[in-house]
Amino acid sequence: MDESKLIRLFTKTTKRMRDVAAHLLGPYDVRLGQNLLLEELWLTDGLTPGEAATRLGITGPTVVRMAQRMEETGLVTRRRDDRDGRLVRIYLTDRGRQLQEPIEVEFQQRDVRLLAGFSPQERAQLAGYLERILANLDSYDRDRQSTRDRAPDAQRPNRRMAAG
Amino acid sequence: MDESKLIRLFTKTTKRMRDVAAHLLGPYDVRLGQNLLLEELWLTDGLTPGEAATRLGITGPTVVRMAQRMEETGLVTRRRDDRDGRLVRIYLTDRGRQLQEPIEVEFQQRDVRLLAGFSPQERAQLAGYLERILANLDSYDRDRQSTRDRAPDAQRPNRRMAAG
DNA sequence: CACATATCAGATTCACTGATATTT
DNA sequence: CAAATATCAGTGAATCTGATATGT
Repeated sequence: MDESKLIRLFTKTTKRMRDVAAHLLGPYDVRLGQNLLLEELWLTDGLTPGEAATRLGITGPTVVRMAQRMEETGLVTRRRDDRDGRLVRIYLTDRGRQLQEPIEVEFQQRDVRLLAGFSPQERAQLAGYLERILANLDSYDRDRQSTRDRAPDAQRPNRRMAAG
Repeated sequence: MDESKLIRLFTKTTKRMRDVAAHLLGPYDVRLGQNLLLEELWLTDGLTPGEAATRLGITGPTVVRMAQRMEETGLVTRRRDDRDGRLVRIYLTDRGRQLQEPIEVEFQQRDVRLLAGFSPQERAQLAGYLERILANLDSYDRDRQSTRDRAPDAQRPNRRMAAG
């Protein structure tokens, strides 16, 4: 099969998954990117915006904004770090914490549905393919970066913030 | 492998692909969703907003807006249909048409890189997996729709416009 | 003073829903 | 008049880049 067609298939699958996810999250007043930040906080409460940005692969300001909106909807609170006054830490509220279970259940159910009919071997194979694509993407990125003369991004503070 | 982990892997791969695509398109002044509309027009010039919306799986107003922006950047023009005055048709400009080749080449190169090391058999297998996920998504959607009492969407005009 | 970090300001874009206008 | 279609208005959110403020 031709590469482009395969990737287009990939993209289409992706969009459909996103749409489903948006509908699952809607009733909880959680927006599409926000679930990802929530997931990071469920793993590690009290992340700084910089840390979260690095983990999510987005910029610092994007996390700041998102966290502000999520503070308004009561999902998180933000507090200055006691030891290092430059840092802010994002903490789950009770509501944010309590959402973990139902949201994970919903997603789990969705995922089971999505992969219905896949044998363990097939799952492992699919996972392997994805890992390989990801690895290819990494080498692709590296090539593109070293191609760009003087990669002006490298040590700029906002552009992919370095984690604290 | 656990379903959720697999899906998370999927999501991550997706995001990386999107980022790459955005960087490829940037130099041509084409935004991320716009390439999809362009692709449809390269196939079928003169689509109406409604037709495009159906094909892309987005709402009519979203297409209208996007087409307006693309008109400003000189990618398309829009003209009322002669026979049916309710319709508008979106046509590629010369520039929009000329972009087909370079953009397709860039994407083609990217796709080759992404799938480097995949044998024809593996590609076919991956494609098959994606088709199966897509099919699972379809049945999932159908379930969710029939679950929602009185699915208020069904015959509303904007919400997933019916193609002309 | 330099560096790190967060935040603000400003701009685009996508995408949705709910009117409204126009044509058939 | 009803149906189809496009469009407008308004909203919310994700992102980005480029300042700016503050603390170490």
